Amino acid sequence: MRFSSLHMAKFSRSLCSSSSQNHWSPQNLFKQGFTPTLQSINQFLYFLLSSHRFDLIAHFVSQMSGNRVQGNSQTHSISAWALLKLNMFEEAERFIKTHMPKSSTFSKDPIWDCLIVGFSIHGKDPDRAFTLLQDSLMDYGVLPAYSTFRSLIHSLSSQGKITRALEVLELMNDDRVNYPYDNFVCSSVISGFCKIGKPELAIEFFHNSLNVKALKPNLVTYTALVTALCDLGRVNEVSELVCRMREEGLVLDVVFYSNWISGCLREGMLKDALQKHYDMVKEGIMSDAVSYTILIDGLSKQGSVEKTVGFLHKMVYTKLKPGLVTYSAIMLGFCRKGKVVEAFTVFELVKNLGIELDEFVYGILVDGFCRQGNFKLVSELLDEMETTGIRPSIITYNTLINGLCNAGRTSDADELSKGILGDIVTYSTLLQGYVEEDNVVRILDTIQRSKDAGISLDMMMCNILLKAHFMVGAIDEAYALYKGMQRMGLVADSVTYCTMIDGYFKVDRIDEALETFDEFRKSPISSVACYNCLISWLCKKNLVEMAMDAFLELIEKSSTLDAALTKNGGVLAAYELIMGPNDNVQGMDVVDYSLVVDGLIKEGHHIKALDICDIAEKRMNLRPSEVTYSTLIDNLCREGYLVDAKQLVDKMVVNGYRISTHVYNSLVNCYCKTGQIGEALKILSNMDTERLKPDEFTVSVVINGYCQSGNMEQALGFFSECQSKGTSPDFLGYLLLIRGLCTKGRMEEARSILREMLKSQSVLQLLSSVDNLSQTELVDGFLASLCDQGSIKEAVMIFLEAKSNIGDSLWTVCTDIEIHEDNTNIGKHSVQWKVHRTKGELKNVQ
DNA sequence: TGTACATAAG
Repeated sequence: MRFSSLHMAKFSRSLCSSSSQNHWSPQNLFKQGFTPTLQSINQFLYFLLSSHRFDLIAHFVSQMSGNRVQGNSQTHSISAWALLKLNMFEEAERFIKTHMPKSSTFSKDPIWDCLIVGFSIHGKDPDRAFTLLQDSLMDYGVLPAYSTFRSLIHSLSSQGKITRALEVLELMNDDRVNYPYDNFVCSSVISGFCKIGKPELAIEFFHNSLNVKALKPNLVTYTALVTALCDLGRVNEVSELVCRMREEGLVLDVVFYSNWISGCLREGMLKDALQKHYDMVKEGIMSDAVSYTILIDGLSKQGSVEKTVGFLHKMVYTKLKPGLVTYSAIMLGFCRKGKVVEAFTVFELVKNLGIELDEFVYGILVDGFCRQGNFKLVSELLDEMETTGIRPSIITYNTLINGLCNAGRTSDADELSKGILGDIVTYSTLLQGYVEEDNVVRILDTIQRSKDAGISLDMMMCNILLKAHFMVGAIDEAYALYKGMQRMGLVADSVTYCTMIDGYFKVDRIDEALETFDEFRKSPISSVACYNCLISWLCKKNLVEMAMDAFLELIEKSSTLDAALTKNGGVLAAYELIMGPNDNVQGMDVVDYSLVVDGLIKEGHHIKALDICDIAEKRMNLRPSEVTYSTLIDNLCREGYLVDAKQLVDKMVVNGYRISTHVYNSLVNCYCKTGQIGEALKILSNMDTERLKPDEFTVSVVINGYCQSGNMEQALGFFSECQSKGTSPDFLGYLLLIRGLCTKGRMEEARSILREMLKSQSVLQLLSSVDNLSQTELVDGFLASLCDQGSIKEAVMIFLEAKSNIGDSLWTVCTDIEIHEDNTNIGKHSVQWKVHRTKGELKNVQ
């Protein structure tokens, strides 16, 4: 008999609703007098296939074979498809291999494509997929589709299985296959190389693609290339690349920019990163959640978590959802600043949002609480992980081990490590812990343990081992390891050299130390730390002349001495040298002195900086530059050394320098802050006689002085006096005045000052450039000092009234203000603010 | 269609 389609539909309906599947098993069909032909069975199976009842097909087919009903190739094909659709890849493979004929003629068969892609993507087993690809080509005469090759290369690359991916490429190149090579493949492989930490190979691969395969790279390939460049710290080369891309007519997108920005951030180039972000926005490219997360992560790591919350607001405002990664980055930022309570608040917020947690989040908190020595909470977190079913990996264990070591509990960490399978980080951390503790026995023990565990050394481990060897007095072993590094393909870095030099000096083997230093000089590594290590030891050993030589060489070598001096105590070494008993510092000129002075100022050694100025003048008759003087005066004022600052101003006059407004401002500011407005006004009249006009800053600090002492009348008077002379306060000056009026309840006047402010060119410029994020630091500075002075809710309220002409920029400012005020209440506030913002009910914000 | 974001050790 033949199934009519009506019959079929009825039959099928009963299948779906029937309580017992046995009604339609072949057994029952036979019992009920059905003797379906193979053709009708196939038709039925095909019907099931097209109505997506794959489970029924599988069941039916197994019943068929149970009843010895043989299918034909069509039956098999349908069965195989059903298994594939059910993601039963193993079964599908077996089925296909037993039922499909082998052949040597090349033809296409989508079922193989589906199987291969199934394993490589859904089954997450691209290795198996690769084997199948080979089988299909070699044994079954099936040529999988181009897209199958590509998707296999992609999943192999994304798992870092580059060798395999390249094998697939080879196959694509095979005469019988001869598929083209394109950007899809190229970008995947480049990113694969980066994933396994071989960006240099990624770049080589890229150039090969261009030269050998004549590939014309597109945006995605270039984006992958940028990752490789940034991984190598070569972010500076990206601009040039971008020029080339633009010449080729390519238009950048958010992913490209994100990559670039991420590279800048990793190199510590915060300003550049923010500038790129601004450029991107200006080009009309919308930020997405990932690009914001990259910025947030970068800011967090630079120690500016507070600013990240501004970006969070911005994300929410632009309807982007911060994800777990975003919040993790913020938590990390708080933890790094020791603000674990804030980090924990964010953690709770994430939980409340119903976001599923992962090991990362816990790892960050574990690290944070370890650093606080709060191991009770750490253990609670670990318990929580267990109950949530998140298994700690070696990374979390290492975090904990590191935490214990840093807390001086290395032996506890050691115990913990014995219960897990340690990796290279585990052992280097433990070793480092024992080195810190000077524990020779345990150092030797740990070295042995890591050897037994078959840990192969990397550079970090070597550096720690070197230190450990020196510590236990195994100098020759240290030397042997140092020499052996090259054989292991490990290149000594600055830490290696410092460790060797330091170690040799400690045991008084000065010749060897100098020899190592010589090797360092011949190496391509430039490290100020090594110089400083040597210099400070030479000083300690009373080899001052040699130290001076080294110091002069350092100055000569460093293109930017000031960068050189500010790191690793170099500036203090310079100070000691200059102030030392010998006066053989002829090599230094006025620029060098200024750099040392600036370095000392930057590190907060103001009095030492003064010393250097003095000695330079006395010994060499060298005078600091005007900039050096000004900076020093400014910093002395900031630190409250008003007398020294004034003396220095006098000295400037004696030395024939004209005193600039900037220098006067430093003094005025200092007087105002310490409540000596009378003195400040004297400076003002001084300025007047010298025909120096007060600037925005001058006006602002004087207003601040009056406000602080509650003298609103005089503040207002001074304000209008300056206004009439054509000088307005700056942004902060206005805000301080407004705030002062608000706290006195003089809202009407506050509002009129606000209206004045919104007419001020410089304020408008500042506000409109808030989106230009390199400016936010400036605004942040204002806001931070504002908030230092107490509640500013009133100012914020008035601000919000003025929404119309500033728009989004204002929004950013306001949220920033809020953040500065209270950054622990992120969740609660942001929701409130958002609601008011969207309803346009800005006036009602409480 | 591929490309971008988070935890540990010197």
